[in-house]
Amino acid sequence: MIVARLRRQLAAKARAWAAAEGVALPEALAVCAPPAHVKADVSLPWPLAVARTAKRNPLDLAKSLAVALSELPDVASASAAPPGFVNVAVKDAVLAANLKAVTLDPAGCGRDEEGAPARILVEFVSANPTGPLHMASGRGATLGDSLVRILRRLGRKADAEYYINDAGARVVLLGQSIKARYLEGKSQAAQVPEKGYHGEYLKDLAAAAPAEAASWSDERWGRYALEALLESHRRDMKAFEVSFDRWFRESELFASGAVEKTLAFLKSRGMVYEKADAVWLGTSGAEGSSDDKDRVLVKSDGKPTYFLPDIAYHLDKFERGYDRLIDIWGADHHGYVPRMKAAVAALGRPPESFHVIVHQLIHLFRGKQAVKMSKRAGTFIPLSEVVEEVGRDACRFFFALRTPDSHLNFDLELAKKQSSENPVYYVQYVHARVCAIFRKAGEAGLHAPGADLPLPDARRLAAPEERALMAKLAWFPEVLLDCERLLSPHPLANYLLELAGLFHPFYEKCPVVSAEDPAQGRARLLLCAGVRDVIREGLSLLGVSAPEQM
RNA sequence: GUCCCCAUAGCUCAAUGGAUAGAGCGCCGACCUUCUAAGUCGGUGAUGGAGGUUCGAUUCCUCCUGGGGACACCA
Repeated sequence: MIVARLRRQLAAKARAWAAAEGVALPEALAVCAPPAHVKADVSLPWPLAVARTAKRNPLDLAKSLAVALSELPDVASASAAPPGFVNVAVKDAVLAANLKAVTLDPAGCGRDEEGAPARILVEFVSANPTGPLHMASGRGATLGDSLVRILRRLGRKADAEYYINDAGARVVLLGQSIKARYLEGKSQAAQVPEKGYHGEYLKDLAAAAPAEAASWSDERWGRYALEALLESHRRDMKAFEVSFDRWFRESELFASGAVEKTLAFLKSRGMVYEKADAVWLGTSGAEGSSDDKDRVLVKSDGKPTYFLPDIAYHLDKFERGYDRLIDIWGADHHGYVPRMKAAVAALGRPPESFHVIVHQLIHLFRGKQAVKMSKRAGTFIPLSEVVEEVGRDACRFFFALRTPDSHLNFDLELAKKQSSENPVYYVQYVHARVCAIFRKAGEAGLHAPGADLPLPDARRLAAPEERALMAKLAWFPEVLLDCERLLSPHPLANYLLELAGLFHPFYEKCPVVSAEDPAQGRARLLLCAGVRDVIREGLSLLGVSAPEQM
């Protein structure tokens, strides 16, 4: 909260200053973190931004701006630095007061928006129910679930949804595959179709089929396998602490007539034409279209492609009142992005209301040995197996640390062997240590559990280790806004790592329970409470536990 | 062939166009009579190559090299 308030103060003052100086500040005024060697809380490159057009010396402008900013109530000092930065230090008392409210007030954290808040729908995982969830789904699940939690924490209206492809030819193919496994199990001649699903998991499912399965049709077999696999997806997601507001079935779109309605709607908009007995979506020539060729909606055999129900699904999302659609896809689907964007435009919806986060795939290793993930070849490593091996906390934190764009290497042996060295423990350990301090403080009579801690004199928290911690805590809400801006939880995970890194030196040098006097101890206890609350809150947003003892 | 993503320390990865590029692990050397040594302190060490835009480029643009992925009337 403190940084947002400070930024508003700085921006307002700077604009007044710019008007007086006769220089033009840009619309967006970015605040950046100062480099390690500069003793300040925020750095402003604003004079550099205006120096050129104003034909003024940037350092002179910085000096002038620094004088103006020094007058602000929250500012302890503002000074110019070459080539034209203004470094601003916040008053210690402001940082200390922030300790009473480190975990933000969501209402106050929103940007200055007007009108009703947008309703956001985040769709993720949406894996085909033709096999168990694998690692890539775990990454998508981490990104999506954490993003939804963060958006909600910021007061946004965000929902999570899982789309189930339970219609079409794949069900029959799945049925043929499992039926072959079933017959194999009965020592009868059978062959899984070449393009079918060859994974071992179908053997287990076939063996578990009821007695009447002997007379099942291919499609009946397919539905049986699909529902069983879908149930495993639900179990995996639950074990991964990932929850969805709705599991949406593709078959609903056919049953309700939404698919046909969508096609009729596109026709009415003049976006559709027929060629060679097929029905095409004519987006390639459309203005601003993102796709370079037209795509088939209905094949010449009269059956819809997968594309048409997908469009119907996205139209349904809009019609349910969502203003902003965020889809999270694996990189293997990136080629589909221009097509879907073109479809959204064809529906007459603003292109910017639809956003796809494409996350790169995970390269799985066992030691130096690469493990190829292939759902159809049956050699992939299921998510559930990895979660069992390395734990949910380590898994989610590891995925959350990386930008969606990174191609991350995940070495199963290393993750297992060195699990105690995983960064997540580094963060959790701080939480456990703080909790230990509170237990000791209770035993020593310094602080009764649950009692309110008084706001201390800022001079009580003036040691470098204390001040660095207070300043870091003040950035927590900004980090959540970074996550929203980048649509990724990775700034939060990295922030928690940095916060943990600042706690340990404090712990070494600033005794709490055995402080010089009780007032000093209670001041540090308040700082500890801030650290505890931010870590607990931050880890919770990442779906990671915060143990009180380790 | 076309398109997307990536290339940063020995390894895994950070860094809204900003200053002396940060962490963790590893390695070398110190720290447990004091709230958890799963820790701290010190040392080590990096932007693939060539141009361009900019006051300023890890970041933006072009080309090259290397790696991953996608290019159906498949789902």
